This record gives sequence, structure tokens and C-alpha cells, in this order.
Amino acid sequence: MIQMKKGEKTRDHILKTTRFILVANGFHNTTISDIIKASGVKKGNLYYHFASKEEIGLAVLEDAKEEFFNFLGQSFQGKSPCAKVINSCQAIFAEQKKNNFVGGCLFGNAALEMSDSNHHFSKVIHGVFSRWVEEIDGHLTLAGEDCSFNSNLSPRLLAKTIVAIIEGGIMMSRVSKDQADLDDCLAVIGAMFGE
Amino acid sequence: MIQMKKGEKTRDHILKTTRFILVANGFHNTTISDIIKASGVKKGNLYYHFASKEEIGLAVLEDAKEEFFNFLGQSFQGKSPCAKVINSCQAIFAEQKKNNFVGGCLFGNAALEMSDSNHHFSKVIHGVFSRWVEEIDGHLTLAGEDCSFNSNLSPRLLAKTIVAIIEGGIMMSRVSKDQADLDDCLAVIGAMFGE
DNA sequence: CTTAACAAACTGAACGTTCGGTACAAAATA
DNA sequence: TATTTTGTACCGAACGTTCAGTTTGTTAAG
Repeated sequence: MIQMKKGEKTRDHILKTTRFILVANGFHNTTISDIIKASGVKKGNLYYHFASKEEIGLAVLEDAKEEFFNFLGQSFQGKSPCAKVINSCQAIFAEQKKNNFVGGCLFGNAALEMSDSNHHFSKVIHGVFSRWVEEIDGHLTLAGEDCSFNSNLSPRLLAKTIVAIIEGGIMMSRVSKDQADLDDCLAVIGAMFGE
Repeated sequence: MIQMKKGEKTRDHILKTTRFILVANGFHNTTISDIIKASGVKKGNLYYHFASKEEIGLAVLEDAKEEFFNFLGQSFQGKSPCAKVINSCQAIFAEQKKNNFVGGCLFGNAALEMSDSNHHFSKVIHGVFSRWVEEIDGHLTLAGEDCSFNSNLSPRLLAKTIVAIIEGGIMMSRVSKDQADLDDCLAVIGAMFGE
């Protein structure tokens, strides 16, 4: 059970709690009962704040999306573009572990679980990934940072690949239960830009 | 409804049919009814061949695993290691599309959906990924193929990253519904080895 | 200061549905 | 004959959802 912090709104508490459950278990393997048990919010009250399980899921995605890009904006100040990306990724993962939760990417999970079966979810997920790529693309372009081994690769293509490496790396870490796998992948991103 | 081919065993037909459903919808979002409808096999008969839904899921994974590594073994003959990996990945994806099915990786899906909640699944998934990395590692080492931009990166680390890029690329393609995203990622793998 | 009024927040039992799985006789196949 | 397949009916558990009713906090009148 995750205690509700003083001053925290019930709705927010449900969102934060559910986010961690969704990262660990996915949407379809998470029941309303799971959310109730973990948050301490009673069933009736939960349905007072949300109309349906789907609405909770979408709200969690939106909430996490906002937090993610805020965080990305912060961590993009100073340092080289690729260092920023790597650092931000490590920081998010570290925070998850700090709270004893399964490390993973909510958006990546949702992408594979929902993007073909629920267009409400797929819309949000698509938005997250394309904006993520855009931001990295923009920062690579702005910094004029070239790929160390092939300057013909466009910033956009590199940005896509960086996101793919991160998502793939998170997946591998999850399977092996060893964060070193993600770190290895992030190291290669660094090496790609000669860092 | 997927028609059963002549001479095909019912058990095999269930496995192949279910595989495509699982790639598209995942395990928890797939019901026994879905499998029955898609395969044409009646409920009683399905439970004559399998004891439970979990057993079907595991059998599908094992079946796909065997097919995957057979295919990888074939495609590894001739050509450079990284070309083989890229070609095999493209071929599998193309075949899925040919059958009008959602392109995706069964193992990647299962990794994010099940690896934390079901240890039977996680064991198989872990086996697939570690063997996949091993095989690429082995072929890189055997061919003495170095990373074009940093020869200090070990073959194993590179192999891990290649798998991560592929899985991440599949995820991105799935979200964008554009195979170009996966192709872009594969192109970067090629570029990493100066091809 | 007390009290009435009201909306927002919350409760928990109960609902209808769907799920995975069972039972088993009859029919088909080999 | 032994194995495999069909058909239908059924079960209990778990699911997401509803709802009549209770509590709480705020506001304003008496």
C-alpha cells in the first residue's frame, strides 16, 4: 500500500500509484482491485474520480507524458545532446529502482500491449514517441553534433535510433533483471558520438 | 478464420494461429474464445490438446523460439554477420506483413507483458534473448568484425546493442505503423560496421 | 456560536458479464 | 478398437461497473 501524501489530491494519488503498477504488470494484467489495494482508495471513490479503467489508463499515460517531457526539458540544459539523453534515461531508471519498483518504460509497454487494439492509447503513445524523437533531433541539429562514424546519417534517423536503443535496452534489462544491459546500450550511444 | 492446412496437425494449427493473435494482442488481451474463433478448433478439442491457456502460451513461445533459431541458423550462412542479422530481421517482418498480420516480435511483447509476473514465461524469454545475443556475439567474434567507430567495444556488448536496436526498432515501427522506422534502425546497424 | 444546507468526497455491497475451464455423450476418423 | 473431434451445457471465480447512501468540509443564515 502506498500512503497518500499530505495535501496530495486523491486523483493524483491514484495516477501515481497506478503508474507503477502498470509499468510492472501492464494494463490488461492490472485489475481495479490491484489499484484499490495499492492506493488504499476505495472502489466507489475511484469511480467517482474516473469513469472507467480505460480512463485511468489514459490519464496515467498523459500524466507520465507531461512529467517525462518536463524532465527531459530540464535535463537538456547544458551538456551535449547525447549526454543529456543518456543521463535523463539513467535518472528515470534510478528513481524507479529507488522506490523498489520494476524498472521499465510505461510508454514502451503500452506501445506493445495497446497500440494495435485501442486507438485512444495508440494516439497518446504515438505522440510521445514522435515528440521524443523530435526533441532529440532538434538538439542534435542545434548542436551540429554529427555521428562519429557516418556523417551522412541524418539527425532525425539518429534520433529515432537513439530512442530505439533506449527502449530496446530497457527491454533487455528487464528480461535479464540486470541494469548493466541498459547501461551497455547507453554506452554505445555515447560511443556513436565519440564520447 | 485461418484454415487448417492439409496434413497439418491440430496442435500445430492452434500454435501457429495463436502466435499471430499473441503478436497482435498480447497474452492477457487474448481470450480462449479468440483462439477458438481464429483457429476453428472447438473448445473441447482445444482442451484435449492443451491443459490451460498458459500451456498454450508457453507452447507458442517454444514453437516460435525453435523456428526463429532455425531461421537464424540458415540466414547466418554466407554474408557478413551484421548483414545476416539485418536480412533475417527484415525477412521475418516481411513474412508477417505478407500474411496481413501486425508486424511485431512475440518475444519482445512477452518480455514486457509477462517477464515480471510469470516466471515460466520469463524463463523462456530470457533464454531466447540470451541465446540471440550469444549467436550474434559468436559470429562477430568469428568474423573478427570490429565496430567501425570504436574497436574497444566488445563483441558481446555490440551484440546486446544490436538486439536492443532491433527490438526498439520494431517497437517504433509498430507505434508509427511505418516499417521505415525499423529499416532506419537496421541501416544504422549496418553503418556501425561500415556497410 | 449554532445550525441548517449543500456539494464534494467517499463507502461497500451488489450487479451483470465474461473469463478460463469442465463434463460428457455422440460422432468421426484411422 | 483406440484416438481424435464435435456439440452443448455448465461451473465458480474474477472482472469492470453501478448506485443508494454516508461522511466531510464549506458557506451562510438565524
